[in-house]
Amino acid sequence: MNSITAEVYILDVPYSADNLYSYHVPKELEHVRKGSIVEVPFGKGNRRKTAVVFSLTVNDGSVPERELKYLSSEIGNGLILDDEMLSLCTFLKEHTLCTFGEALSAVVPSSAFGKVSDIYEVNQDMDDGCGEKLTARAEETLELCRQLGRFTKNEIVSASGFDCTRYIAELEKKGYLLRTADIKKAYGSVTRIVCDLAEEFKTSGSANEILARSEYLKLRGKNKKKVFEFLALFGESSESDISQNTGIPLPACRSAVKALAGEGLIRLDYVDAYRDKKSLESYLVSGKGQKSSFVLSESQEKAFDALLAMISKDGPSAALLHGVTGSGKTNVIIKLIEKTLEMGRGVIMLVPEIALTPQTVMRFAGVFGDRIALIHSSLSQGERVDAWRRIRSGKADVVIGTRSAIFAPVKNLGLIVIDEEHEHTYKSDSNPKYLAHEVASFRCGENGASLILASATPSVTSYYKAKKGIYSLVELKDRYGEAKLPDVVIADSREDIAEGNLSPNGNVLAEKLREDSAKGYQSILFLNRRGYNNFVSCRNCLKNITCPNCSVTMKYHSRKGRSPDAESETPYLEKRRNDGYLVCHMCGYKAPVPEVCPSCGKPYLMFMGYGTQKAEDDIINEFPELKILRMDHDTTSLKHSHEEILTIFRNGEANVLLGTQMVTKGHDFPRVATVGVLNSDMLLTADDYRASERTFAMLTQVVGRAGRADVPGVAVIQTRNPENRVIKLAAKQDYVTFYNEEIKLRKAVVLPPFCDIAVITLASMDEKALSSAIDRLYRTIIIMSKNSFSDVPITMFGPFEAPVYKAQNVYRKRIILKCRLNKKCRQFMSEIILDASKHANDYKRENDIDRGNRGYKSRNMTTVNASIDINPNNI
DNA sequence: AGCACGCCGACT
DNA sequence: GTCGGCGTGCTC
Repeated sequence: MNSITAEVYILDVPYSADNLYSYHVPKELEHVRKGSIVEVPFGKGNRRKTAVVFSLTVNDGSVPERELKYLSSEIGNGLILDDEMLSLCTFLKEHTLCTFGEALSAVVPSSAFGKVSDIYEVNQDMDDGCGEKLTARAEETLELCRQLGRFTKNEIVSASGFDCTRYIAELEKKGYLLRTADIKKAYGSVTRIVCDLAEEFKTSGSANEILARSEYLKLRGKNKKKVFEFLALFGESSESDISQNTGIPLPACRSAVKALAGEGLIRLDYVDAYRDKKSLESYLVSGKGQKSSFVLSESQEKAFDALLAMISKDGPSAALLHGVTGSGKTNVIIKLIEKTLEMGRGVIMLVPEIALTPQTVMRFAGVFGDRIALIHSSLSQGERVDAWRRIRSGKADVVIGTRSAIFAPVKNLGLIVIDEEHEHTYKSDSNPKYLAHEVASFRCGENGASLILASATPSVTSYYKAKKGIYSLVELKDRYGEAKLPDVVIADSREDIAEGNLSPNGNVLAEKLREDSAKGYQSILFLNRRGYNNFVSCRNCLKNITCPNCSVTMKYHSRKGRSPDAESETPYLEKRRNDGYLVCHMCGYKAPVPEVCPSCGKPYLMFMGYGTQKAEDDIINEFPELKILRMDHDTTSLKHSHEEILTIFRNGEANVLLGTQMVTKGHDFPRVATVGVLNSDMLLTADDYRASERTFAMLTQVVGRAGRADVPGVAVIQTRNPENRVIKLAAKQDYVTFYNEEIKLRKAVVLPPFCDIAVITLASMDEKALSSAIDRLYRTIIIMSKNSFSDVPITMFGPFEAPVYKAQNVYRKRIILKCRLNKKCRQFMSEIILDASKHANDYKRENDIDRGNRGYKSRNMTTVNASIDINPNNI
């Protein structure tokens, strides 16, 4: 008799167990196919697991049958993964060293099919007396089970406070507990609650004054007091932020917040967590007025012809479209997409961030209408599945989206465009840690499609590939229409300092701001750092105040509506204490400014470095007549969206738009004359080898913001290094010279594109366990590279502490490998990561001392976690 | 990673 | 007897 065997990948297993497993296909499941989602029993306890059928084989009896378990059921809601999805998962697993399940979570929206897990229930038939007798602990566990009703293993473990797993097993065996299947469903939209003190308190002065009022003193309930206190100290906050900082669990926090609101002491705002999302419909409406037909300029026409020739050929191909800022790359791309659609093929167009490029999306919406599907991180699970289904069914054949849209199941894929291809957002930094370009190449190969990378400042790696002939290079050298490159002034901020001008905007820029407002123009200021002061330093012991959970300095943030630098009778430190507080940008920990230095006890605290809040404060103090809009993480994360702020600015309701990265993205403001970079030195000091590349791209982009329409534009770059090559070349927008110099450097010291870089990180809450584990790993890598991988050339660096050694109380050390990626090398990396996770906790065995009263869960404290990132964003 | 299983010492 | 800590090895 013939029988069928299914080879499956099981979701939710660790990398070390992520293999193909074989199961018998029972008669009633003979309809399962390659790509079906199934439930399987797994492990000694036959836990329910979700799995994907990767292949099916028919045994004709010639091979002796193995003892196999049987598939339990099919659970995919009819979903069957097609061959391309499966091969994409395999590709990701091999190239980024993630599990098949992690890969699948990127390729298919997680809520497209249900996932099973075990859930326990008390067996009602086992009423008192009839079962076997139980020990005290087992009785206690059973009692807990009765209280919980239906629960997962995790729920009861965290509710019990002791290791109840062994009793759960016992209770199940004796029949007191039943184990059933639970199929998780997708969840819908989310609203967040933003809290703030009621108006009457906000006018009543400093935090101390508020906390001296009777309303607070009379408050009953510990949590309510804590929440009120937190809001008095730190101002407007989201519920989760309050919960995290006060240590009150979220549900308890929620009821405290509700109670306070009921008493009228605080005010609540219900905010859509995805408010940065504009629906496709609204883009379609606002895109209606857009011209769908336009004429290409002569140089655009040339680029178009070259690219059209490429996409018209059979088989995969790739090109780099290098066009200076304002050259109208988008026009060329739109025409190419039209041509691709005419050929009956689908298109994926990647953009760095939808919320920041609404105008680009609007143009596409105007031309392609409802053939478009939008994919980005602010979609709810439901919307994501809807978009995914529309694409899969062929109803949408132009996909516009951020990184994850590269997996869109477009039918008959013919063209992939990656716009602003140098942007770092195209590399994922959580599993699967893929680079969109690589996935794009793979998909183009599979589908015989074309890839176009577009940028004014290509990444050095991409340009190198173009030079090498791996991509064809297409250039657009002229600015479109009448637009001219703006004049660029490099302002030496040392001169301002010499004159005693210590404000973030120097004399040159101050003059420009005045001019612009006088002429009715607008200005944009870019400063790549948020907060007020970057760190707080003690003049006596020279130490900086750092976060208790992370090894980074605490940033000083001003409170809403306060001006720490305004003239005042109040002494410096006291004014700072009243007007602001400290925040850790790593973990979100907040604290009031201490009265004295925490390490030496002297009251000589100095507030150093500046961010967008201080720049705003300084400009307000210097130019009270100007209306300033600040756009950074702090102004956009609570209640306001990027879109709101941009609209206000576009409507001319402010003179100056000041902010971080987000002000530099591709929006056109016709009235903007001056664009200023407040401190470009900050960009240069990044410790990554791509610092120059990023600075060049950043500055070029900012400069390109100026002088787009009929307003004469000027860009001012403030720096203490006016002679710096990168700054000078960016001012001239001379990419090619920049590239030529940079590639020489890269070659000389062997950096990408002349090698690949793998970063292996070990993390643990226990510093000693971490050190021991990383030293062991270091020795293992040496041994492996001498023996089974002697043919894989690598250079090892480290072990080092990670750039931020401690983050949220977890210490991290890393080893960096320079290598050349190929199959054997990836296999080596895989062995390394397997070995690292297998032996990561050997320290406990070697060093079996100090086993004091660490108590239950001590395991989690010493456990070491291993991960790998190939060619990561930050080194 | 879970998980089962089994050993050991402590407590009573 | 019980209880809980800890090591070991496996997952079709």
